[in-house]
Amino acid sequence: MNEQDYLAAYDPRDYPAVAVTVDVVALTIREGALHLLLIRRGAPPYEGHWALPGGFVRPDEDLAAGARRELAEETGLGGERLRRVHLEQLASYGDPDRDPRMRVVSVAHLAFAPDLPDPAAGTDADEAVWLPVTALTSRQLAFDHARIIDDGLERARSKLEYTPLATRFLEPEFTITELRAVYETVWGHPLHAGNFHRKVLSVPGFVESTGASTERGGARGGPRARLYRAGDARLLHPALLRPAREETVR
Amino acid sequence: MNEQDYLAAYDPRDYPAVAVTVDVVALTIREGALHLLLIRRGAPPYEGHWALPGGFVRPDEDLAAGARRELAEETGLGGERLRRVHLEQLASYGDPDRDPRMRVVSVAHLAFAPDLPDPAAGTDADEAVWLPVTALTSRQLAFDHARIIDDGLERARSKLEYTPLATRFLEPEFTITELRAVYETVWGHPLHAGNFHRKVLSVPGFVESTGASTERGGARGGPRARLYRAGDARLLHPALLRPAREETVR
DNA sequence: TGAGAACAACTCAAGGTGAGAACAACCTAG
DNA sequence: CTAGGTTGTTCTCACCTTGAGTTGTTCTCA
Repeated sequence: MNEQDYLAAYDPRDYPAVAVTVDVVALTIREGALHLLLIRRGAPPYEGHWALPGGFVRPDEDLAAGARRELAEETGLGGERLRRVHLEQLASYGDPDRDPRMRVVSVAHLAFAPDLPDPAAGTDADEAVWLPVTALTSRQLAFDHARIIDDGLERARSKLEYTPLATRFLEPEFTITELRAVYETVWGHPLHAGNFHRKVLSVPGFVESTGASTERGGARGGPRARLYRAGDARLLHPALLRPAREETVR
Repeated sequence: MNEQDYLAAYDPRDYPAVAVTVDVVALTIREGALHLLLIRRGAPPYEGHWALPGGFVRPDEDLAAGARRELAEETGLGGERLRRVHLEQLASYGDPDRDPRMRVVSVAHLAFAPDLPDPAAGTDADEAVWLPVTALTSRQLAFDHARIIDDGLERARSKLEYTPLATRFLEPEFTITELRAVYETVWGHPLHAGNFHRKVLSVPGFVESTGASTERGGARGGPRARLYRAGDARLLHPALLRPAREETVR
């Protein structure tokens, strides 16, 4: 039987129910470490575990809108600041037993945000917090969220290579050093400052100069850094490749 | 309200129904052109239009299994040949009005197959055929399938850059020239034969020599080509970048 | 048997990258 | 106020990869 036959004979009331949710892997950088927005579950299953923010898709919204709404609800964010958050679809997860209660297909999304105020606990009874990704073991996470987070992190690392999305972790104006710190944090190892500088300025459309400089030098000295804003490129050509991982044969 | 509240209060019978389907963008190369597996719809909506093979996810199967089942049903393929087809998740499509009948969230998949026999029209009443991708206008396609196909093609082009998946369009043993033809077909422009040869052999784990050669030279002459099989790399380092696209500013 | 085609190897110039050094602007400690 | 350390930015240089073209050999077809 194929789609059209199914649909022709379909009655929602007697078909096995499938729920569709959107979950969000929201990343930000705080104090030099990559953080992740998580919610502590207050009810079974997985009571007391951490879970990704998410919920049902509503009848009138598309998947991206649902994800943005969930993000807004959990961060208390709105308006211009919410609009500056990068949001993209990550992947869908639909193992039959990923949720013990019923069949749930989750469409996971990935978000990059600049450093945000702590989630307002006002709207929701949830405890929503930004946690360093290194502080998590998969045992503390609900459902298959550990796997979703792993996929999100790998996607984030890879996106920094060939898109200018690293700028989405920063304020609209930033220095090259701040941009380098984003790469170092997400990739997890230091980069050569001089080469990074040369590369960023040589890729067309990655950043554009504002003409201005920072008010002060660095906290421990050094000259004032020039300020840049994101350019109009959507893809980096040539890409900024991360150093070759160790050659593990699988 | 969040996920756990929703689920706690959830009764499948009174929640607005959402259907989850899997669709497959299956690509192969025939006669030097990229072909796509499509089904002609025999009933409204979009009667007479072309649609991707797909259907409902069954209660006991995960998303990838559903996609593979749909592919098997439409191609009449099974066993070893089916196992050699590369299948990966592409993206999910869930605009509220993408299907006029009801809310349908489709989890699209992408498949790379070697040249296969024509779909057996036996199992199904459908007319399932391989069509050249260039022969299609979006007007002839049902639902949002034109967009799904576009996304699939772009994903395929990009996957050839940094994975060895081009080999999945070929038989287990192939020549470098056949491999180059895959790249030229998917990317849509000719490559420098000498440089391609050098590059493929220099990337570790891309191909490995079988020691054998073809029985005959090319159809119009030339020496016998050496035969290779896919290596064990899952990622190409360094990648095989496609020539820079024209620098269009968006 | 000769012409044309295709595989495989080579050469060479141009450009990108990794590593290190130079230098000036700036902060803090004393 | 100054010395010493820190940081942003620019250079240099060796190395590697790439694009483009050439050469030599093997093969099919007419």
